Amino acid sequence: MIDSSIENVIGALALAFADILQRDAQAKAPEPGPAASAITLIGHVPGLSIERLRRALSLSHSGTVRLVDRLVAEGLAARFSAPDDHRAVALRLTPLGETTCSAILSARQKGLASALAVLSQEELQEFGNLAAKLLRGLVSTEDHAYRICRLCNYTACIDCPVEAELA
Amino acid sequence: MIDSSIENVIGALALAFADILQRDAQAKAPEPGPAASAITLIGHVPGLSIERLRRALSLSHSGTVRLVDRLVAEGLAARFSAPDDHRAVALRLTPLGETTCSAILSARQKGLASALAVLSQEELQEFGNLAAKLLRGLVSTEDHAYRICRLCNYTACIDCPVEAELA
DNA sequence: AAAAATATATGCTCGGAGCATATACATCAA
DNA sequence: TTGATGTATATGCTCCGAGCATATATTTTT
Repeated sequence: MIDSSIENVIGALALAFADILQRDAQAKAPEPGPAASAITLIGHVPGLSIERLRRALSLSHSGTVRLVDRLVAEGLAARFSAPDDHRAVALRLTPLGETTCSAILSARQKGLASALAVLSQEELQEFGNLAAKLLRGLVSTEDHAYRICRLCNYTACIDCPVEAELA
Repeated sequence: MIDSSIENVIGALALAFADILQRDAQAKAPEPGPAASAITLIGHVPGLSIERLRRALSLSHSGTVRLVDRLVAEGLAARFSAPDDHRAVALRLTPLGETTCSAILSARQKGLASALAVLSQEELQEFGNLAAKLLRGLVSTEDHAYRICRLCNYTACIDCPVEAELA
């Protein structure tokens, strides 16, 4: 294959996979948009501040505050004051939020797994290795890492290449 | 790597790539959101109807009509009546639209290429082959194919696996 | 102690997106 | 041919998420 064709194919696949991930994740979230990512991020990093969440979601301040308002109103998340910085608001999931988070992650996993099912075990390993290498090349800052991993299932991620690259 | 880790890595990479594609594409588009995809799709398929565009973008009727209204108002696209079906509106790009389309596609290509630069030529080929196999497994309908290829540079796509799978 | 930087909250407004509906054309059945 | 159903487009209305500007609280720096 010619390089330009390869780029097209990889780009198209990335869009298709991202579509699947977001569709499946949003289906279990209380609203479309960044809510699903917000829930899984708070689940991933309990005590996350609104500002860090904002950077991970690439939203404005006010947009993030309003999103958190809605999550709190729906009983999925709770604010509490951060112990180290009294300006900051720390976020955590409620038990209902944890349930929702699990539902989002398992829906996400299911769709992805079925898309990957056409590969043999060896092909999957090879693809995963190359993907990990690409991912390591992409990570820049810690904020960016949170953004990249915004829909990851952290309990299932052994030897996360993003983490490895940052360390 | 464990399968669940591989899935996380691949999912994260897909999101990261999709972010890059959409960021670069939108930077050259007249507005954020689906406008960039709409422009490249119309460029790809001159005479495309609003209904087909709607399905490729996963929008509502009215949302698509308004989007086209805006593109026409900005001088990027034009409506003309479809020769075969007098209900339908056919779309084409204006010369200005063509210029914008090229800018979107080359910006998209540039960002993607730099993300892929960490791979050797052999790795890139291997990754592309596996991506093509995955892509063929994903394509279902023709509408879906348009959606998947919504940001592709069709002039640079030799032996498109999506096309091959549909045929 | 004052000044600058950082984190959050809120009033205001804008604009994209959907719903409901209207109109035009096509297709199929009788 | 005519009438009924389905499909394609257009538009009034409304909702709601997102950003901007601004206010307040806390931390950090000078």
